[in-house]
Amino acid sequence: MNAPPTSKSSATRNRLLDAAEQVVSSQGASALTLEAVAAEAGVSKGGLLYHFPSKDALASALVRRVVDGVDHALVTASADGSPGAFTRAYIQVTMGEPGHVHTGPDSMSTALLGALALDPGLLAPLKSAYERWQARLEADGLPEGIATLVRLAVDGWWTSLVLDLPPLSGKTLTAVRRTLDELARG
Amino acid sequence: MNAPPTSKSSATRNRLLDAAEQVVSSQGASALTLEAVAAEAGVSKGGLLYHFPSKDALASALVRRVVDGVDHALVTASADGSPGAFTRAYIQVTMGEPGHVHTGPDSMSTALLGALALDPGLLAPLKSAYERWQARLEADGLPEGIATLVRLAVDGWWTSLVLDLPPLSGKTLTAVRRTLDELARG
DNA sequence: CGAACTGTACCGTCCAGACGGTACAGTAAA
DNA sequence: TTTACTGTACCGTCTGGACGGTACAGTTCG
Repeated sequence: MNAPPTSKSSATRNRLLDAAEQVVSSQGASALTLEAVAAEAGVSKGGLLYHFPSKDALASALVRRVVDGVDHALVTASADGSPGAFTRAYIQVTMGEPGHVHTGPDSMSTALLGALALDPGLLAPLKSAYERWQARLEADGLPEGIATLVRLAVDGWWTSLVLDLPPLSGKTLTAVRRTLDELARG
Repeated sequence: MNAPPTSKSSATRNRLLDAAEQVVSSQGASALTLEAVAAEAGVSKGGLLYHFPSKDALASALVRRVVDGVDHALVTASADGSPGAFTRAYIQVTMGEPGHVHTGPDSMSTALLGALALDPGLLAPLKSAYERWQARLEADGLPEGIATLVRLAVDGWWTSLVLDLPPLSGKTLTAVRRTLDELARG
């Protein structure tokens, strides 16, 4: 459907997507204009439109790249099939290593934010991803509701990052992280 | 700071805020224009600008009304000072009654969404509110991290509503809700 | 009482600027 | 020659906001 991803092309393409995320996270979703993205990526507006023929196409690619990335990370992190493995992977992929959690909005957050501001319909790929993830969580061998509870808490965590809410204290954060891991222990 | 709330004025003011929420929730944050809001409220654009001299003022009032509402609900719902009382109030205010939880985006969600899309700076009142809430949660007499875990899960819940992610099954939802209540039991 | 005046609550119009998108000519490299 | 752009010029539309005007309920004052 899109141009074939030759190596140079795909490099610029990714630079453009990176730039879009950068713009959203530093200036807010309403600053996501074609010109701003092109400037941030060091590409002309025409060049941007060569890769993404419309703003929607850009935002849509943003969402798709994020979902694919998380999907891939989840697959590799949950290779071991023991009870709770997928739930633990969900925690780890979103929050990072215990004792070294993310502290700023990641690309997931900002990308989704931009897409959401533009057109809620662009979140369709995310929705179907969540459908898959939720199904796997519920079949993860944990007591009913536990995996979902963990998912919601983790989602609440990155929401807090996106909204740039006051950070949790290190003590609280480690306590939360520990409890989450315990809940996800099969 | 504003005009005295004569009965008619404040009624229209609230209608305008309701309309703004309605626009965001039905057409997305990018559709939040002065004209759209005025039309939805059955008021002329000039009339809208009489109450809110700028778009920022409108969005800011939106956020403030939401925060005040939640704040008030939290105070009344956590009157009893037993351990976990505030945490239980947080659950109840956000998710609603057990067995009758919210299923669509509430005004909190949509209002914040609109503000966020417009200018992240407008979320300042929300941030300071979260600072207060978090402090009270941590001093709620529950084991370390539990109240925060509950908060994050609840936040994740309404995030899921805002993004319109696939709904959880009734079974899962009640299990989650039950576990939350258990965690918040002093 | 009633005329004069005041403040509130709008309405309708207009405009500069921003934005998405198009068109097209040119270029550098593989 | 094709691919992958750059750069410029431009168009139509939408939007925030400014502005002038209107209706009318109160209040003040002679």
